[in-house]
Amino acid sequence: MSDVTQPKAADLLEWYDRHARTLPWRVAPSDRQKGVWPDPYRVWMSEIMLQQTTVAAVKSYFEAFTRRWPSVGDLAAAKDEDVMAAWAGLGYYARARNLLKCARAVTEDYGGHFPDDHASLLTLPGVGRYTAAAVSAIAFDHPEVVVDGNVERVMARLFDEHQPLPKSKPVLTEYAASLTPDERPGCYAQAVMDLGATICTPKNPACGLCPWRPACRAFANGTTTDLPRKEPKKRKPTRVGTAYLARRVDGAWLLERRPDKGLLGGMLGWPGTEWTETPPTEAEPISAEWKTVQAEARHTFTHFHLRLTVKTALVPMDRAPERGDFIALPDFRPSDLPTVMRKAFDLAQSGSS
DNA sequence: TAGTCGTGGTA
DNA sequence: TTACCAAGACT
Repeated sequence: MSDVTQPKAADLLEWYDRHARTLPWRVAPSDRQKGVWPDPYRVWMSEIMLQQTTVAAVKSYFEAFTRRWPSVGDLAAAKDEDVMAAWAGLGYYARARNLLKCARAVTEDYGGHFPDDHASLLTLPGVGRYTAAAVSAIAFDHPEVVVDGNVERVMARLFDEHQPLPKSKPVLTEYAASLTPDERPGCYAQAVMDLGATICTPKNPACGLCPWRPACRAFANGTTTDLPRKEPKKRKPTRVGTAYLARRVDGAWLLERRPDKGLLGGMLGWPGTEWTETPPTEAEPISAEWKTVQAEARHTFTHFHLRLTVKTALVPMDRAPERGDFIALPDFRPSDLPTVMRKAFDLAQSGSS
């Protein structure tokens, strides 16, 4: 057991002032110290998008959303289907449904101004403990204890905590609380997360560049890459299903809005069978001469693999579907579909040319 | 509490 | 190919 120094928030803030990443939703630390503050709407939007999602994936969506809906009032007035289409491809679609609910709650219950305290933020749809703390700290500079996956990893290593997640979350939160400063808590919150994202990474951490290396017990003990420990994950089962892609002779596509709850809730998709581990019963949405595309669409969700059979048909104008609605070609953009549905579309295009 | 809920990058 | 992982929330 080697000697370590005491970790100080000031050491991390000094590092952050020199190395803070430039991000579309971030106000640079130098500007914050000049009194420039971020728009809480943009901070909230970024935090929702960043839930379980990488910065690289979020950037273009954040730009598109804030350009199209510059204020929370603009977003509150948006049509549900426009927001869902704009979110397509980003995943975890409950976030998009809650994004709208939250924008409307802030507009109607708070006069279009986000509340600044943790308790009020926590009541908003889609805002949990982490996001409430992050918005309160980053947008309003309140000294909240912000604990995300990055902070958990940094704390586990800094204090050489070997109890596996999620059981260790309370003690890791205590460590995080013990370090959270009263000065510049907003910058500090972003600094710990930046440290986790760029230095104290899950694999191959750059300990040589870490401002907290002298204080890091895992580094001193050589256990860095073993931490944080996690409970083993269950293997994903494979499910199978069929998607039916019907094209009318005028070019319109037969699509169906999925129910709000459940997988891909609220999103547009192809009518199809259930997705089950044993082959499901056929569910043709319209009477037609169906042809099976040779290859299948493969996609992996959070808790299962999917092998999707794609069937296509060309149907005449006068035939009514049993499920779904025909969407005219000018109104159909494959980019409005969740990725698995877009994969099925791409396969049909290449497989039936 | 443990399961549900996406996607793309990476080793 | 496979598994892991990313600024979690909800039930």
